[in-house]
Amino acid sequence: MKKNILIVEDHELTRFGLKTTFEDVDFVGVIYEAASAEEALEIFKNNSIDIVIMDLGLPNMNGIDATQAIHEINKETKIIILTSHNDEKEVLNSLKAGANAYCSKEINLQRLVNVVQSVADGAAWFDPSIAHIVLQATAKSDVGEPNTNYKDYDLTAREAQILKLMTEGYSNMEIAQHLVISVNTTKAHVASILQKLEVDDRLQAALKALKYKIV
Amino acid sequence: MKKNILIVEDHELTRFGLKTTFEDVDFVGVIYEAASAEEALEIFKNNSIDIVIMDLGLPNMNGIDATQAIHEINKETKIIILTSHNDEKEVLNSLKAGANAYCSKEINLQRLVNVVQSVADGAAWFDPSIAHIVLQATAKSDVGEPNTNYKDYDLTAREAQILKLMTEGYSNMEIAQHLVISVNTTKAHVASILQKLEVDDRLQAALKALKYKIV
DNA sequence: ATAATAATAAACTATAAGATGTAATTAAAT
DNA sequence: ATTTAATTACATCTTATAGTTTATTATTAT
Repeated sequence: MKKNILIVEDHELTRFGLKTTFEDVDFVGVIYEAASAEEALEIFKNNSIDIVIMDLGLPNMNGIDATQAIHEINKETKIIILTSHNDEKEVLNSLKAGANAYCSKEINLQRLVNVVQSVADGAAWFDPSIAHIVLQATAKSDVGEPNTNYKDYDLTAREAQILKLMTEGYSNMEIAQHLVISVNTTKAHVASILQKLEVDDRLQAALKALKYKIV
Repeated sequence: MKKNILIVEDHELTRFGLKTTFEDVDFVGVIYEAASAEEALEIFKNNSIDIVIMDLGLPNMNGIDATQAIHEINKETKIIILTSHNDEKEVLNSLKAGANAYCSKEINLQRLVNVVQSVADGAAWFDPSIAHIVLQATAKSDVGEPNTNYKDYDLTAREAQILKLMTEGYSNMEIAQHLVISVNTTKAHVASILQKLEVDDRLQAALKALKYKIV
């Protein structure tokens, strides 16, 4: 199964280097070249392309927008960012846009070929210069902790409902109107919530609710 | 610069296969072997190890805990998870624990060698079977929006400081004590904060501060 | 110098919040 | 069928907590 590659890179020299590198690789089929994002989209729409190697610093439409556009057309296409930019924002925005790998231009060519091949198979790869950004971002991702860590404070349905509204910043009056009950009732519920959550006031209740993903 | 590798794997067969694979690789120095997490930690503490290849399904202490323990001892050590588990929780918890790469045991040996080498250089690599988990997690990561999207409400340093304390659920009295100023002063600052954030009360202020990552 | 901004504070007000007790309604248990 | 417990609901009360306003001093910029 040969893979067709689209190289998006405005500098002819680099483009030529890339093309030459991949020409001799056995898993590579047709190699397309684009010097701008616009050209890349045109080529992408009219050909069957498996892998895109994308520079970020392009004239007019930038590489991140191009990545997003391509990703929206075909989510199966693997997009490899190849750039010298390496700040956190660029990296994460690329990934948000749909990139599967992020390479520095300093990369060794043989390694680049390996990366392209494994990314074509579905892997994700991140350059040493930015790997920490990705690792930190995933480490921060909130899986496993939603609620499970702490007790769920057996609130009644109504209490949970009111707590939810509290986390949205509503006053007792507003909550009462929302639920079409008296303010007094709302207050009673709130009092009960405060007790159950073992906090002093509604602010702390709301914060705790958000922190532990109650509601 | 040769790299020393520690293989942590309870099945002798797999361990032997790994060892044999890496024995002939030129960037590899000494290869250590452990059949359990406990043994691995023992070896790790007493030797200079650059790369750990870690199985997740170990007896007693599991691979994730072992990863965490090793990472805490030396954050420079690169840890490659090699496993057949591939559910989201395992993957993300591994990365939280400090892993740098995640491989399936179905991986082609030559590719594994490439992965180990590039991870040794600082790269991050994720197997096709779980790459989407990592990519989604990073895509969700909230970078780019912290503050930048919205105005930063030019709070003064003091105001920001007080807002921070508000987001931790402190009352005006408590804030005053913390900062060793009068409650009245605190109130004045709070009033100013409410105005600048265009909200009605401290609850809303705290919520907004958290949402937009002010403070 | 002068103006503007920030930090501090006191006095004032009020209302919104929270505490407490109780009644009506529903569900579970015997 | 009857009791018990739990949930929802409401009113009254009190106060202290929050927020407003105005003012003084200190710092910084023009």
